[in-house]
Order: sequence, then structure tokens, then C-alpha cells
Amino acid sequence: MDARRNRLSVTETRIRILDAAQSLFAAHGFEATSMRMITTTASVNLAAVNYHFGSKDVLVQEVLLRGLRPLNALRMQALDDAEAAAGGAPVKARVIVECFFSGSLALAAQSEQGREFMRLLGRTFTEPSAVVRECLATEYAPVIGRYRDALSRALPAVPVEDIVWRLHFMFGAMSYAVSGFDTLQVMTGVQIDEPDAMARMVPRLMSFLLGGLRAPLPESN
Amino acid sequence: MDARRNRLSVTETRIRILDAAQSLFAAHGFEATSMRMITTTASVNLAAVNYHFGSKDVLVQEVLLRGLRPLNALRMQALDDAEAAAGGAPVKARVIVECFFSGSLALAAQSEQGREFMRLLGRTFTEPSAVVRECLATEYAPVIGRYRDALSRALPAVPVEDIVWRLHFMFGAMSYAVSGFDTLQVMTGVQIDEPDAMARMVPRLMSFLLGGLRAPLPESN
DNA sequence: CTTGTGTTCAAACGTTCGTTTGAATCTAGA
DNA sequence: TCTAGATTCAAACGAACGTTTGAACACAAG
Repeated sequence: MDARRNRLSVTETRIRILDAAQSLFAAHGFEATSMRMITTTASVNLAAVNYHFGSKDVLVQEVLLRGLRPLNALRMQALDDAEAAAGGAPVKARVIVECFFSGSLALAAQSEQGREFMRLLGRTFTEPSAVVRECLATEYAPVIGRYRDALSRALPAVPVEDIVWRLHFMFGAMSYAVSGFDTLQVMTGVQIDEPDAMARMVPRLMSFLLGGLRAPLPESN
Repeated sequence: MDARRNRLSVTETRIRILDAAQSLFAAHGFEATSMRMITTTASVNLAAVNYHFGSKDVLVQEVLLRGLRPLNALRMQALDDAEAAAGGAPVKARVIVECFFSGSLALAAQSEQGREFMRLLGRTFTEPSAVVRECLATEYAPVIGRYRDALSRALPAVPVEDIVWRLHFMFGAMSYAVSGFDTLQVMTGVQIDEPDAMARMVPRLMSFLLGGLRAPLPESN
């Protein structure tokens, strides 16, 4: 089998590149990560990325899609299940938020690679690169739509427009919370080095987000 | 005076560079903005940045400090005033949040340059660059400390550790809200092109943040 | 063994980056 | 008016970037 060959199989080379790229992207960002850093970390030749993926942009896309597609599939499924369990009644806001996070948590809990991707996801939202934005827009659009509708049913007093705004704020708090651990440390002096930092953060984040979602509307004047 | 000279005065050249850099940094990010873009936009020679500032990193710092120092001074002053007005009593959480935003709003309201800087600020938090992080840490540390203490007095039921977490989430929602207009558009299909988008967003953001700040704590098990 | 296809490799490509240089130019003070 | 210092300018520097090239290599099929 593959183990006998001293040359790596095709799929193995691709995976090594994807893994190295994901790790470096999460640590340094997309632009700041060079092809040479990626190929050196992956222990493959410099030309391998262009041979297997065509360009750096395509590699970025494939790294994002590899993590994002199963994650968003989990999020859709979780909401489907919750709505089925509720019968015809609207799903409670707290449950909806939990649905959104359960996928991330599962992914982050099961492997260091999962945690790495979550850190990477935090970066993507503020990334100026056009290819990243386009990728996110395509992948997130249906999920956002689904959750917007569910939240709109759960919080009938909140106009859809405000639901969208609050979803936007939620994404901000979320991506920042995931990607900005070191910023938090440096700004506050708090140390968050424990490996279970994510698990300790998520319930706090969920309380915060739920509080924001259910906040009274600003007086419209 | 200066108007008679066909050569720019020293301070004018510096200001032209700072303005052009701020505008381009806000639009494309720090790394993606080249010296040639800056000097072309400012209509000065390529070598001018290195002559007047020493390096691109120093220019980045000076752009940040020029906007951040007066902004944070306003924030400190606003909280001082609120505490003085409250006598010995703790300032209400809603007022504290308003203090934090009043400075940003004043800056954003009075000039396009102010709005530009707010957009730039949104980028900074997720910027991987070491020089940016260091600059933010130094400038924000005392402000964060002050607001943390004030919030801790306003919300005695919330442990200081959770106050810090929620401040962190606040920063995320805030920076994302300011910098991620186009992301919001692209993800939701909502159009936010009006010039008063900032003014329409802030009350919504404040409601959201206050709701998050005052949310019930997660059940500690 | 030979052939053909897919993969790896070292080397170089052209471009752009931030920075430096040394001469030209302007300004202020003696 | 002349000179010393500050500023601008065109040009080039070395380094790093993403990408391309063509030969070398591995391996399965005939």
C-alpha cells in the first residue's frame, strides 16, 4: 500500500498542503502566509501547490470550503432537528443560538485541527481579500437566511431588519471572541492559555448573545 | 505665507501622507497598502515617507495614534464627567456604554476623515501585524481598565471576570459592525449605502450591547 | 523490459515590495 | 549675496512574492 512507497500518494500530498495552509493561515493570515512557508511546513516542493491547486487563491478557497461546508451542514441539520422537535411551534431563541454553536463546538472539541479552523474562521470576516469574501458569501448566505427566519419566528416583537442587524452583531462578537484571544490577553492582562478556553468561553458568549438578541428595541423617534 | 511657496511646508507634507495613508489603510488594510499607493495618492515623492517617518511601520503607528489618542481621551473624559455627575453612586450601565460611544460618534459625525478612521479602527483588531497590536494594547489598556471598573460597579452581580469577557464581546460586535458593512450586505442582501448608516446603526448596536452586558450569567456547574 | 502518464524537483521567471542613495532644489540666516 | 541645512527628486537596491519551466523520477500497464 501507500506505506511501502517512498513517494507520497496524490491525496496525501494534497492533504498535507491543506493542513499546513490552514495552520499557517490561522496563525498569520492569508496574505502574510507565503507559498514557501506552506510548502516548507508541508514538506513538499514549492511547485506542488500550483500543480495540485492551480494557484494560491484556489488553495485559500479549498481550505475554507473544506472546513466550512461540513460546519454549515451541521448548523442546518441542527436547526432542522430543533424545528421538527418543536412541531409547528416556533423554536426558542436560546435553542436557535445553541444550534448555531453546537456545530462549532463539536468541530472544535474533536481535534486540534478543528480548533485551528475556528480560529481561521474568525480571521476571514475582516479579511479584505475578494476571494475570501466571495467564498464566505456563497457559503453563509443560505445559513444566515435560515437562522434569520427562525429567529424572526422566535422573536415576533423584533422587526426583521433588526434581526438582521443583531445577527450581524452576533457574528462580530463571535468571530472576535474566537480569533482574538491574544488581543483580549494583551488588552486586559487576563491570561487565557488553558486548553479548555473555548469550552469556558462558549457559555459566556451564548449568554451575551442571547441578551443582545432579546434586548429591548431602541426607542424609535 | 505657505500659500506663496510652490513647495509644500514640512507639516503639510506630513499631513498629506497621514491623510492618504489613513484613507488607503481603511480601504485596503495595512499590508495591502503599498508605499507607492500612499505617496501617489498624497502627491509626494516615494522617498518622502521614509524621510519624514523613518519606515512604513512608524507611519502605521502615527496614523493610529493620531486618531486613537483624542478618541480615547474623549472616552476617558466622558466617563469622568458621568462619574462626577453621579456623585458617589455607581454610573448606570447604559450611561457607561453611551460614554464609550459618544466619542466615536462625535468623531464620525464631524468629518469624513473621522468616519474613515472609525472604519480603520474596525480593521485593526483582527490585524495580524505586531506593530498594530502593540500600538492598540498600549493605547487601549488604561481605557479598558477604567471602563471595566465602572461596569463592575454598575453590575455588582456580574463577576469581574465576566465583565472582562463581555467587554471583549462588545469590542467584537463593535469593530465588526463598523468595519463589516459590506460583509453584512453580501451575507444578507441588505443594502446599507446611505450616508447616515452609522447614525442608524449605533442605537441598535447600543441596545444589543446593553442586552448582552446585562444578560443573566450562564448557570455555573 | 519498455512505454506512457502522473508527480516531484531545482531553478529561474518577472513583478512588486520597502528602503536607500546622491544629486538637485529650495529656504532661512549671516 | 552667499552659504549651510533641510527637503524633494529620479533612480536603483536587494529581498520576497506567486508562478512557470523542463528535466528527473516513480509506477502501472502492455
